[in-house]
Amino acid sequence: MLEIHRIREEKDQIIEALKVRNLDATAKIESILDMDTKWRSAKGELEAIAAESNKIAKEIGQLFAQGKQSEANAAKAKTQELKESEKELKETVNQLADSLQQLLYEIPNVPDPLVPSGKSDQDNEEVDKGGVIPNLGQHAESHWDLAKKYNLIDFEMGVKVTGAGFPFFIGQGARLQRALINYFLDQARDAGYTEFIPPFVVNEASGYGTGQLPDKEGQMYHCQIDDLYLIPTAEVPLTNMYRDVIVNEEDLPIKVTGYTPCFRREAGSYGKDVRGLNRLHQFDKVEIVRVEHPDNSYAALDEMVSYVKSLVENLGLPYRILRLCGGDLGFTSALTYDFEVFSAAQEKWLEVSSVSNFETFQANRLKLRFKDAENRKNLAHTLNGSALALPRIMAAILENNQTAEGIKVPEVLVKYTGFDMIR
RNA sequence: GGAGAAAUGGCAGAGUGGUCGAAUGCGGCAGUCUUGAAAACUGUUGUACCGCAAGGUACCGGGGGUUCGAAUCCCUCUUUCUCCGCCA
Repeated sequence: MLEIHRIREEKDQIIEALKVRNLDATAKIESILDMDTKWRSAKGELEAIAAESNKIAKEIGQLFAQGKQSEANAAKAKTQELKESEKELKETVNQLADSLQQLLYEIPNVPDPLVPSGKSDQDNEEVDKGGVIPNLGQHAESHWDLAKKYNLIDFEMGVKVTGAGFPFFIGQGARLQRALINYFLDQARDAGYTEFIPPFVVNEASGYGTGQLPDKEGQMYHCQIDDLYLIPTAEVPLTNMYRDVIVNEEDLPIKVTGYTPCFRREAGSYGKDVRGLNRLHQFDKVEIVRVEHPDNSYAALDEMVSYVKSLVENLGLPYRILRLCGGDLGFTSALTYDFEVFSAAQEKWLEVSSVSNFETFQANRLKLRFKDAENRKNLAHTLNGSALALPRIMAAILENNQTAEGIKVPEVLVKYTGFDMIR
């Protein structure tokens, strides 16, 4: 959520910057400012009336104390009218505040100047790439065929027990998955991130805090009886730890990591993109989250990008790094880098990580602030990144590393799997 | 799940209808004293919003209500503790 002060002061720049998202926010911004003006003036009136009736109430108290009953009762009658208009005005003020809040929720984050314009993922800007795409020859098998051949993943069993998009991992498949989790967590720890195992369900306030609500209502699984949401990413619980928190400046940066399963309804996704491991309703991910000083957040973003790069390089996967264009940029993000790995049998690039700087957009909703040297409270910056999302990594490993003898396990994982070849 | 108790400022802890944004203690900050430190003493010390300012408003777990007036009374929700039941 953008800060209302900022909208007041930088209206034109914000409207201009939002055009990179192919969004003309002029009307919305205007009505926000209009609503804001009305709200402030109504609130001013309300407070004047409240001040008046507070004053009278105090006087009545004194009159009673002095035993002047009749005068006190006369004063009481005087407040009737005030009470009426106070009630009415309060209603108006609350309504204006609600509408203002609703409108503010609808404005996405202002893109960083680096964000290229563009309509879709076609227009994302490749900023880096590495690794070697293997030449598999004509007998290359897709990961879903390999998963069946080596009995690593059972998609049909998942359909039977739960539904499409909830596979079972089996034997060496399950162990490879667990190895990846442990490898990613150990790497994150070595990079200075503190490990957490957070709750896998969150309340509504947390959904609002990181911006999944109200924007992505319907993409999360919702347990209605308890009004709790299954997390779509560890970002939600990890970042919401800092909701309503004021940290000391010297405690920054805060660097945390956590492994969680992630649950996504993926309403509206059909077709070939959902084949095999490409898109699941439940998947595993290790996430890294940072709370940063505003002066430092872009350096932190770069650091996170090079950290994630080291992971895909260590796994020996061909990758490319994309700077998301305005059309593809997430609602809450100011600047996002996506990582894709090449899955050589499908001959497709698969997104495995998304690293973003949210600047104060989340912090404003979270009321996450830091206290500076002058004891002033300022909104902090939040960032997060996948490091990494597992299923597509597994897909790429299975496909790219297939040989006539079996599937080669990446060297860095061998000490975690306990085997170097899937046969 | 059942019965009971509780939730107050950074912490502890008073406050059961009026001058309470809230006693007191601890902690924090500033000063006096001291070669320095400690101790002692003095002062100061919540947050948010509106306003150029003066000032005003709101906040005693959340929401609603009664009242001229609520930390205090009523309703409701949440959380914590104690006991009982159930359970990995």
